[in-house]
Amino acid sequence: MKTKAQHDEDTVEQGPLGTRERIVRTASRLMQRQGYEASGVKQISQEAGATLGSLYHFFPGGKQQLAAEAIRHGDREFADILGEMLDSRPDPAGAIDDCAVALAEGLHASAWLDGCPVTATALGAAGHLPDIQRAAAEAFQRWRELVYEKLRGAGIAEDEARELASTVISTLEGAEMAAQVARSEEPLRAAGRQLARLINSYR
Amino acid sequence: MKTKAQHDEDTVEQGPLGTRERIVRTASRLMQRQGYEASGVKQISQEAGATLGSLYHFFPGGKQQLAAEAIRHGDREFADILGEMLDSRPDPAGAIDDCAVALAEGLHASAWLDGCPVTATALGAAGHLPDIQRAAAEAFQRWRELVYEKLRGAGIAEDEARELASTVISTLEGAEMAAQVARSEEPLRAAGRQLARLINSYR
DNA sequence: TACCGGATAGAGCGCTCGCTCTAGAGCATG
DNA sequence: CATGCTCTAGAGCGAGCGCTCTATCCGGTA
Repeated sequence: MKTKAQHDEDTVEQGPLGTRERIVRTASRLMQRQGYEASGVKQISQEAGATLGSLYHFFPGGKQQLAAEAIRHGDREFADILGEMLDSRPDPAGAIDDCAVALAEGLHASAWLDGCPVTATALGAAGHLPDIQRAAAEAFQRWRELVYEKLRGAGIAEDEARELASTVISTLEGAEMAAQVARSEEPLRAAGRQLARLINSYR
Repeated sequence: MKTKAQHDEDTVEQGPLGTRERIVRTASRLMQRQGYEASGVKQISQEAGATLGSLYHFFPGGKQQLAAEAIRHGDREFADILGEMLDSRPDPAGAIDDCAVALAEGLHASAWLDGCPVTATALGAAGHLPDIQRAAAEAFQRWRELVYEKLRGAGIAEDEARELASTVISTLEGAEMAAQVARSEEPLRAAGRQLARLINSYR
């Protein structure tokens, strides 16, 4: 039998994280790539270096609870990146374009596997798993608000900024999906340039 | 035992369509709502009023082949609608806005269940089922070309029209997903207005 | 030392999955 | 009627699903 410390040393990938965190991250990554239905709890626990017992200890709500937490993890992850990119330049148009390029390069680097962590999980479950849908809706809302604040800070009026921020997020999501399916950076790069043009038309 | 004719009379829903066509349409609708993995071949055959034997007779390639044909069906379906809407008005900006509003109303009318028929099927399978991914990529490409021709007809230059058409499709896809998750027409309506503004900025 | 609760471990439950296989129905030919 | 072909019919296969359950390990406390 392994001690806890020995066990942690064996799971090379994710460092000194706790079991619960490893499970959430693994679930998020797997569902991002395969969707909700195709990601089994046994696969998740194995790749996380945990066991089924641990998984159900930390997530008594089962796969559904785990998926909701995985979405919230992806939400925070992308919100951090988006926030950083928006802060790195003063003009919102350039920042959004940078963001699209970064998404394109990241997607390409993952061999077109890692699309939006929320989309793939949420789409298959949107109709009949309310917890998961709610978590996804909250993620989109948070991202919209980040863009909204940036646009407001650049002097765009409330109503226009709200609608524009919503469209920026929708376009990035759609373009990421298009890029993934087409296995090409071009849809995302085009979207970035067009969004920049659209934003600049308000100034 | 039922004769073929008697059997066709019993399947109320889809009229006098052949078995193969009923299976494709049912598969397309189910995968649109539930995704690829969550739609079982038994469920598809039952709801289509067919049997497993019939399904595997017409689709010896199994679920994968069926999914690819379902995507192509959804492709044609949406391409027809898109083509009609683009033809119904001279100005591309207004036509795209109309299209977004129509998508929003259709999505709402289906109780937020019927999103893009291609997206849900393709996303879960994009990584490891090449046939399905290819069919989805071809669908997006066809839709882009429809928009491209409309923009070209309105006098927009080649390079600009290509990038703009790509962004229009990406934005509509992303906004439809956002609307579905948020259970609100607003993301699609906002996207329609912003796309119209973007298109008009080229004239 | 003995004990306790958090965490780990995995065998096994009932069920459904995609798919195969054999049998037969219906219909156009001679 | 006999033959051959397309299509229908559904029982059943092995595998995997989400989840439950009992047994055990471990560090901290008394």
